[in-house]
Amino acid sequence: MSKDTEVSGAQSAHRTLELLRLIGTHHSEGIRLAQLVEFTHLPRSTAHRLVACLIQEGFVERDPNRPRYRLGAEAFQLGMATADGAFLVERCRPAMQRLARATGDTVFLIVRSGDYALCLHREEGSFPIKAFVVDTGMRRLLGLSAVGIAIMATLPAREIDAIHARNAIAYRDSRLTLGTLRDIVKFTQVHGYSESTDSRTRETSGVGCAFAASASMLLGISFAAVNSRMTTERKRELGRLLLNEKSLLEAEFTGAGGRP
Amino acid sequence: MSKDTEVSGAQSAHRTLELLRLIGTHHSEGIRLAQLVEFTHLPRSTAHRLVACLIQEGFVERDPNRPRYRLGAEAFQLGMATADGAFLVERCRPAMQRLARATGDTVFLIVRSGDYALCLHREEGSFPIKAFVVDTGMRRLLGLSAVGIAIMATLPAREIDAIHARNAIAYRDSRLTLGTLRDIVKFTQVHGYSESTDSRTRETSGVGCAFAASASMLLGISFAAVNSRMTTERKRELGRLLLNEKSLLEAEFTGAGGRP
DNA sequence: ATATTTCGTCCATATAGTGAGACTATAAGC
DNA sequence: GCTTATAGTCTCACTATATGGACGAAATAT
Repeated sequence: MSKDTEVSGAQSAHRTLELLRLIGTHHSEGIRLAQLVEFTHLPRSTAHRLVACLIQEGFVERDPNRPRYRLGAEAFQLGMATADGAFLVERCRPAMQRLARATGDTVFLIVRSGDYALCLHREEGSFPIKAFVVDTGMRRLLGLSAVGIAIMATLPAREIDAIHARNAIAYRDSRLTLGTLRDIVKFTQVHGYSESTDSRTRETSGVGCAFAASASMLLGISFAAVNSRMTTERKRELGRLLLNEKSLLEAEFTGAGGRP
Repeated sequence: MSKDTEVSGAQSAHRTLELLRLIGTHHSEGIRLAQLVEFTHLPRSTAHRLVACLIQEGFVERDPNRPRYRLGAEAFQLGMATADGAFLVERCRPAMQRLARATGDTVFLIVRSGDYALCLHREEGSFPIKAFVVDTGMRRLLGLSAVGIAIMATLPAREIDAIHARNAIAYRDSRLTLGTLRDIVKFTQVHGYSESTDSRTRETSGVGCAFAASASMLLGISFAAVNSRMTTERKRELGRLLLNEKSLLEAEFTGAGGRP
């Protein structure tokens, strides 16, 4: 239930994994030893020793030219092994099926991947007009879909700004100014769920929410349907259903992992 | 140059990562504590403690019903960060460009992903008739392409059989019997490179090779071209070029990772 | 259901990891 | 090119961590 309850007798394992995660979250730019020390509060010599081990094991590599660390081949292999996210789908499917059955609409499972939202799974509803807004395996820029907004709403303000800046062109094409983005993010933070209409696929609307499934993973679930099914009233109802399942999933992810 | 030179003062980091890698290579079926002990030769209690830490950190999870371990959310996140394999492409591109320039044909960078070969990058040759047999991001079953064969040729015989068995239907559709597969694998093991013709895209042929880029990663590079450019003579020449670059890459991957 | 294997947990003790600091080598800034 | 700031290396007293045997609790097998 708490964050800093370490498994006793595994200090260096804990530290090693902490470093690995940290290097992972800075993979694209690379991270320096000084920053690792700053974030982990480890003594420099210890951080360096552990990073040396991570390198030797192939999980991390050093930029050939400059002292920057990033993930290596073994980390990539872990990704290959889990690439389809089947273990996530497995856990979330019951909730998704409940939602799809209760509403008749299509339900999506989304994971944050950098500046993008990646669709891991789609659970069809029974309503004959299906809104297959995204397909399993597709990526969409954060903020351009209901879940994309919900995911952003969990991030600190300066990160939202950074994402908007990095993808300025794409947002301009979608006519999404930083101001508007901040507004819809605000709405999401207040209500707990996000709404979007016509953000990409015409004639469809979405309702989504997001939550932290682990220290560095943001998951989202959302509904999509044709506009005619998405009255203000109904969107509120769908939001309520999402929030309910979200809290169940949140508990399962943070609580579980382990012990019988 | 040696395999068991540990970074001094990082025994448990080393062990933790060894366990993580091992759990990763058995992600789909899940792995038991006893097997972890068997492979790592760690004392049971130590292995158990380290796995508990991996679980607590979210890199590993325990099957809710049975005592089997598999990768968890944090491992998945490492994969997200490295998903495009840009760091691999970056390293291999010089070699790929040399090959493409020298021959005019298209060169592919492939990584093994379970029973599949995943294309990470494609370097175009100058010859006007391009053979874009696969696209970046596409997966093809091992054994059904030149690199796919080359990758299999690096695996132990029983694993080849297992892959053939697991994908019996697909191989039947491609009219590839276990006997034929063994033969072309044998050819590859003898010559160091593999050849394939018409295995999927009509009128094209390929020449490929594969090597271990880290403890658990197999990389492949290959040529593809229209049959008219692929005489027996020329395939031999392309194979020779591949083997040359392969040894350079092998050295870079196993040697590097670190120290200035 | 019962037997048998494996898992998860607990210790006292031997062992391996830690961290401070001093120093050199290597990048980054000017 | 020179200067300053990091990164990388070493050593050693101190201490956190690994060990392995034993036991109850689960999980499989019979």
